[in-house]
Amino acid sequence: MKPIAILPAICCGPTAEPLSEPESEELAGRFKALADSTRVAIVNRLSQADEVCVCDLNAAFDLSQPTISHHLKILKEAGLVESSRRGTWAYYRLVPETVDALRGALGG
Amino acid sequence: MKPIAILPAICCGPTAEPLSEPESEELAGRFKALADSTRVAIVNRLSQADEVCVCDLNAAFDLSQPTISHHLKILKEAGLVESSRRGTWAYYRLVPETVDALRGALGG
DNA sequence: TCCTTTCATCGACGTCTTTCGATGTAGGCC
DNA sequence: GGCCTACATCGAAAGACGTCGATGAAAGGA
Repeated sequence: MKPIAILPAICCGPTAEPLSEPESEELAGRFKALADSTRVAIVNRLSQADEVCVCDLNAAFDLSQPTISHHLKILKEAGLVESSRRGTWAYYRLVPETVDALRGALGG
Repeated sequence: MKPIAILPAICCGPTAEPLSEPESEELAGRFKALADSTRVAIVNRLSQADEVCVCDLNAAFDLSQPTISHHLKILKEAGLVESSRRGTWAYYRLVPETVDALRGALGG
């Protein structure tokens, strides 16, 4: 899945276009990345700062470190999040374009 | 899950509030309803008409009738869709308030 | 160099999902 | 009543998902 893409509108109103099957799958893939309460909470945290250290996320959730890493990978593969390493630490931040595109799919 | 509710914002920008765990779960539950390409396509179809007969949905997808019924049930439980029976036929339509709320969670 | 810290990956386990055929239910028609 | 159609529900099978402990990789300090 491409990190950033203009997503077709899933709905609403008379301007909605019929979705092709690949388009439906791409949209569903993005929504699937948000279909877990931990990932929703991670996105929420990322939205409150420019970037967040993984160490802070590990401390914030009552889950193992591999589990947090797993969720971050899913968000990254969905293009909702990007990361960079500085020294020993990894920092994650939202990709606003992808979030905007998802919102647009719900009828901007 | 309530059919219609004002969902908290998952993101974006400085106005985002920290989500409680129940709020994260409710949001994730709604997104989960859209985390399947068939359900995305169903919502897309519903958005192009006031209401759609289940028989049309059965004809439109290469899936069994019980499978379509199953997806409609999931969308209904998520509050994204509502239905009514007229005679032998069942008609489904979008619940715009829920869709709007989901969009708002992505940063209205 | 060796050890520690930070994060990612691997392998495994239990659970949830998607899908189907079979069956149940309810309405309309003869 | 008897039958057909439209839709929902049930039960089962296959696959996907979330979670963890163990391990791997890379950076920094003593």
